[in-house]
Amino acid sequence: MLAVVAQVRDGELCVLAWQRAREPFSQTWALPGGRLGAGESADASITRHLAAKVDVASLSHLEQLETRAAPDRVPGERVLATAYLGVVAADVRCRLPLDTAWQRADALPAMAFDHGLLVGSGVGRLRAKLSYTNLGFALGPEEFTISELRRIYEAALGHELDPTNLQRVLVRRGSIEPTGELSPSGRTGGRPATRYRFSTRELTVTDPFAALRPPRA
Amino acid sequence: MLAVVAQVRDGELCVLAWQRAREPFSQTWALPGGRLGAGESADASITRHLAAKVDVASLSHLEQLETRAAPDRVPGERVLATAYLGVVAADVRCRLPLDTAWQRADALPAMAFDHGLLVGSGVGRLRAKLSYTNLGFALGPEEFTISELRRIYEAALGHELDPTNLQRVLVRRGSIEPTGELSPSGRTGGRPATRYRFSTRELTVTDPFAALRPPRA
DNA sequence: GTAGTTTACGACTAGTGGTCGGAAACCGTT
DNA sequence: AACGGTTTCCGACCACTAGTCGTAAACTAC
Repeated sequence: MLAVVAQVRDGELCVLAWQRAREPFSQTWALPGGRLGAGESADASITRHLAAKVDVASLSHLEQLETRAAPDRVPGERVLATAYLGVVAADVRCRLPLDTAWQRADALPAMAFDHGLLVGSGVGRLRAKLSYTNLGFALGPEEFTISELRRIYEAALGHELDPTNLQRVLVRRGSIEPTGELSPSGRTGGRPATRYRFSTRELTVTDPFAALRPPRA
Repeated sequence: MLAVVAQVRDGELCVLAWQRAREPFSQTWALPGGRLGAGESADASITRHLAAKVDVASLSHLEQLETRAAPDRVPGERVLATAYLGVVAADVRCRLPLDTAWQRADALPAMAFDHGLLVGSGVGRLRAKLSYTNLGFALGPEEFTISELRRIYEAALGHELDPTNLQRVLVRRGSIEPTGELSPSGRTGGRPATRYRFSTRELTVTDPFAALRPPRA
């Protein structure tokens, strides 16, 4: 049981990892996780192991990613790994153990075992779901302005976005809605931004995979 | 290790299953599969177990689906299940063991364990990927007319499709291309249909999740 | 007030999917 | 050979969505 826990921090997409002190892969970085306990479901197990690293209540989303079972993924021993993808909102500051740190997803240090591959598929899943679901609610704070949300999306997706289009697309899909309040303009001046929130914090598919729908009949 | 193997047969989406002779769940239907062998990768294991039921060469696609680990999913024993999704082309007729049969996905018999749930997520994955990838190549024969492909897609998706739109969408995405030959018109008459093939039999994402692309810059 | 900054929003363009109808190409019958 | 019936092909049109740009609005600092 392993987890790729992602958070946008200071405009960078980061992943939670801890530094191994013992062989094998001493000094390299590993994903949080541990063994499945007897009588424990997969979800309960990954939640329990994550609680050792972060406050589990701060996880705004958790879903299963993939299972890796290559015989040699752990030297000398047969270990299956079922990986999860976790997401922490950008405004949460977690207390971390000393051996644990956030690592930039696009500049990973040397990773233990096949954990680098798992980070890759976790980041891929996150980016894909940002595009066709309302998963953004898990990355962003409760309330936000379009500019703030845009910076979070840009960090997570790894490329720039047009604010007009982002706002229009998310509103049209019903993902976000204005709270009715305005954000106080910062010290730099400028028109105050309207504050938005995600309409729901349940994961839903918002892009109906355009092509090949049934005819209206 | 379990597999949801899907095939369109006679205009119906079907799934491979075998009937249990022993308790628990005697007489109910189960997915093909078996235990992971020592020193065996997950892919190798599912391939080996499927070989006992069908000719593995006839599988045109195989991908991992999900892992279920609920403690009570198998009574009296702790068994993890990593499920795969397999696809067999519509024109392949497999030899099956006596206890094994194709079951209609939309009219499943009583299923053992949590296998009914697994079929559900396998069918869901298949339908989603038909819409945004070129996965159709795995369901259809090497060459086909648009009408034939449409019947296969309709059976797999569970709803009707417009032939014009199907042809245009798949051609525009580069998924299919005409072979240059015509299909002899059947005994009913009618204009001969142009034959198509899938341009590639590698799984690729063809719908770029329209929204939130990077600006052209 | 003026300059500077940031956000909001309308307008235009391009691309994609849904739908329809007519033309094309074939069969069988007369 | 001409005709109706059938099937496929394909252009035309509409609707909707996303990408882009320019301008107006609303604020701060001087």
